[in-house]
Amino acid sequence: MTAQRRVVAEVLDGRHVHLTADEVHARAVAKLPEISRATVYNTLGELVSLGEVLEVSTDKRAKRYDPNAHQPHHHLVCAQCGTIKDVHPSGNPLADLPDSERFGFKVSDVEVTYRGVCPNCSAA
Amino acid sequence: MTAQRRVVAEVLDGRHVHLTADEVHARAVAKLPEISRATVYNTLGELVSLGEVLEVSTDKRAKRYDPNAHQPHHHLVCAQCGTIKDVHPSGNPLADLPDSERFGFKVSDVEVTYRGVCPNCSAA
DNA sequence: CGCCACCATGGACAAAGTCCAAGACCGGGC
DNA sequence: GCCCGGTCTTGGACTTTGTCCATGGTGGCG
Repeated sequence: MTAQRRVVAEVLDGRHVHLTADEVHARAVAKLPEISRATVYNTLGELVSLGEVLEVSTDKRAKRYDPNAHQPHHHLVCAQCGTIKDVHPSGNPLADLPDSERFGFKVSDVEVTYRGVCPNCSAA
Repeated sequence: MTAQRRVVAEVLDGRHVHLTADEVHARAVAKLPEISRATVYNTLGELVSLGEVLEVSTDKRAKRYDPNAHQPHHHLVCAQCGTIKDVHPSGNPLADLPDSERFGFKVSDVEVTYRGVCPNCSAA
């Protein structure tokens, strides 16, 4: 656990938002100016492997990192401003996929993304 | 409707696979060698706006284009080889999102991605 | 004290996509 | 038939996002 990794962990910790790798880097630099992009990417990759952080790809521009890895949840995205909210739908989408639609896959995970327009953007 | 657009539409038409923009470009070039990348991107963008084609982002590397836009469906992705299958779960995930979890959003769409391992990869 | 393994660094590189200025093409009006 | 205006395509430069690699430093251990 080096100084650099601590900083990356601190950036994600607590603030329950969904940062891009670049944003993580920007905030890490604010705390530890000489940290490099490569290190941030390395560390994020390790956190993902450890299951401490989730990679989310709600848009195709950049990966986002979700510190809320320990509770299963899904995402609600504003189509206009890109805001992301965590949501907890009732029901289990995994159960909605009948065997006949599994094509022999071992299905292990589901990712649900709701899209819509947030109050802010629909007001504007 | 120019020659270039016809070619892009032809590439997507019929073959029910999920091509990346680059693959679309490669196949378009085979039919019309002087077509440029910019044109393919433009045309794909228009097809998406028209609702003729869907953008799918199952991995974060590249957008994929799904010609099966007129029938709602979701995707089953192999975590190892990236194969994509269309699936049709029972149930409606939109209905599973209670008002209390909508944060005032106008929710209009849901995208469900199942992840797993395909028979081929799990055999290997 | 010296060595070794690991890690961070920065810069180059790669992939995917966007933007822009210039030219081709097409249809309409004269 | 010819010019005009607009629209589309083109090619290339540029940006963004991410990965790779060689180098150098640091800490622990014998």
